[in-house]
Amino acid sequence: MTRPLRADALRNKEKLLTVAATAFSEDGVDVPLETIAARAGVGVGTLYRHFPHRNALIEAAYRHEVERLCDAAPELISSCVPASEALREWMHAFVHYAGTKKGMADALRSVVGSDTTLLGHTRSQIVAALRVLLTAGAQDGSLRSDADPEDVMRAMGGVWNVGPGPDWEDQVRRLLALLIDGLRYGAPR
Amino acid sequence: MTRPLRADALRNKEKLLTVAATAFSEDGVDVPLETIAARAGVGVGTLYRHFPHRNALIEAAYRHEVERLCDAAPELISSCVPASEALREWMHAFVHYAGTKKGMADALRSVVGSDTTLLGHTRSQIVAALRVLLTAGAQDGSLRSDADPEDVMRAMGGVWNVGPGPDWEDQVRRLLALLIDGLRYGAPR
DNA sequence: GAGTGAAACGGAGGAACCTCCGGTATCGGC
DNA sequence: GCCGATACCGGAGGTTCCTCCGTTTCACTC
Repeated sequence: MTRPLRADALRNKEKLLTVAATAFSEDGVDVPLETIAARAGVGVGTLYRHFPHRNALIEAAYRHEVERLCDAAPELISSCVPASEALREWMHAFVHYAGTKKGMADALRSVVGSDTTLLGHTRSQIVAALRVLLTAGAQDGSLRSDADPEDVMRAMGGVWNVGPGPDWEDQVRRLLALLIDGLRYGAPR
Repeated sequence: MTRPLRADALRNKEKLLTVAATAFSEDGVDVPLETIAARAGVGVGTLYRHFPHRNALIEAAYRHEVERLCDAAPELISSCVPASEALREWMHAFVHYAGTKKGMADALRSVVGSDTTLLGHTRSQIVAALRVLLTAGAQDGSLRSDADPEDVMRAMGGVWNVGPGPDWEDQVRRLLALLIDGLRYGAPR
């Protein structure tokens, strides 16, 4: 039903992504979208067609990084025991990464919150990674077995809300601990 | 250090609040701030001085409601046992309310996330209500005693992220359940 | 009640957002 | 190689945002 993108459209989309990625890291996420469009040699209209809102663009620009983080989940399971520790480790890496790339947190928030398929790819990757971790936890008994990865993902979303204060890192750690304790509640061990 | 507001400034501020409250509920939270300023017979500059960003205005407009919710916490403790149930009840009311008054969720998100004193009043009220509930829970043994109300508040923030989908209510319930289980983890009973 | 400095006002203006639609390039079929 | 349908492009333009600073008002003193 969705024909492959036309050649010029594809060119433009990739150019936009390249430009956006460098623009975001160099100038912050507040760069006007018009600037990005201009640098990519493209009109704003084109930009907005491919990426309906700012977050869609940010999300797409950082997609690679998110994939990397999600792919790391299986390794963590083998290197950390019990699986609840792997989960903690993974969540922490994830949040930490999002915290450094400021603006990515906003984008991820909208990814997490949306039910649309628009940002579906990244979203489903995150859910998949969580599912792997939760399943491992259920198997080794360190996590309850009735948790829905989608719920966990949304709960993680609360973490983005911590502002960039001084004890940033500690707050995140405590929040994640609370969440993981919730996931341990009623687990076999 | 902060002198009492000058008489005219106070007048304008209250006029703005009145106008904003009705405007938000009648026209939605997307009403241009310029419109609100105009209706209040005031320049935009004045509006922005009193309320640096949209959320500050929304938050202030809904402050009464938040207060009402926070004040209800003590009653809940006496009518619901154990205290963990009172907590669940309170959180649910809170989230539910914010979910209906759309736009309030955004405002509350920023309240929760900010460490500034700008939105300090509402923020500290919420924290206080949570502290009461947590203390009661620690006393009757239904909640762990080492939880920080600030952390809990931030964790609640994750709940705003659920989009307005069909199973909205269920998702919220599950999320809160997860959070509360985290708070019950390691509690005496 | 006139003077004075501090604080608040207002709105013009520049920047960014996002939509809309006439114009144009692309692709598959002939 | 040409053609028509289809999808894409672009940027003008209408909105909204938010800041900046010259002007006005207030509250306090003498």
